[in-house]
Amino acid sequence: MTKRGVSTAARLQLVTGRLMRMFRRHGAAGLSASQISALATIEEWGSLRMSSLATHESLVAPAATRLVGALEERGLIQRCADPADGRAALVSLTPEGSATLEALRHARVVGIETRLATLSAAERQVLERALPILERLAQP
Amino acid sequence: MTKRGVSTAARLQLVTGRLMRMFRRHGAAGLSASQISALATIEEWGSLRMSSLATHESLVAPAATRLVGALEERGLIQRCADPADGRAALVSLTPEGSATLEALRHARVVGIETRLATLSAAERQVLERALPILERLAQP
DNA sequence: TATTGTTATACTCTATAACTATA
DNA sequence: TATAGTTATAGAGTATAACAATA
Repeated sequence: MTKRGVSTAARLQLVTGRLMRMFRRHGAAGLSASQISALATIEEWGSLRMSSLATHESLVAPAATRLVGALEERGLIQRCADPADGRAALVSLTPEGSATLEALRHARVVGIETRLATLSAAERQVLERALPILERLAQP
Repeated sequence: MTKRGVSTAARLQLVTGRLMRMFRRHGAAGLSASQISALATIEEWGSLRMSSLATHESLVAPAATRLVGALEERGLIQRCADPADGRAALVSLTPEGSATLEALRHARVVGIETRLATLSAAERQVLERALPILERLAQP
């Protein structure tokens, strides 16, 4: 509790939504936020099952199917049969996917970069300390 | 630049998307994130024009119209003609809207509260210091 | 029978374009 | 003519339900 007795959780939810809409407006051409996020998760794990991807992305199975389908069509990821379980599919990045992700990490996020530049060094430091915490909160 | 040379902006975008999807899953019954966010903005300003609301919520005019329409149907906000300009409409909270918002601020956010509880005091402090910065970044 | 993933369908949110009314 | 807002339409993203294949 800090501001007007408003809970941290409530403020976090509000600011998350607003940042999300901002990112959408100045969106990265070509790939949606969900698609980029999925690519990042797949890269992190190397190769993982559809169900794991769904969990990590806070998605339901059919949504993961669709997301992966779109990324596969673009040649950014590939689906392989899991040798250990005939029902399961394993997804992994293609070299193109890996390169795309790396490029995005540097070229992206036009609108927000400008705003970040207006922060003081101290504020920026606070933000960078908070990022790992946020990332942990966002984990499944 | 901190983690693997990845820009703060890129990490912020990723984590924002993931938190957003998490919030949606354990969503607050009844009102969407956008609706709650709009209510909060309207409360902050007391009364404002559709166009201002759209700007502050990073929305385009028709999206604001729809959002306001939904909130009006529920009796949470009201639309009045701007006495100074016959074209403009002013939106403001009804007592119901005000009460709903206040209730949400405390009752909401089931999933994330649990996670926040797992943070150390120091981590929580970093997060609370970062919130105002994030809120500033999310401003129009 | 339980689990993994897909297909079918519907809903929400948001955008662009065209329109109405007032300035 | 320019501005504020609405209506009409389209697209992206995600959910639930029903299904197929494998364990």
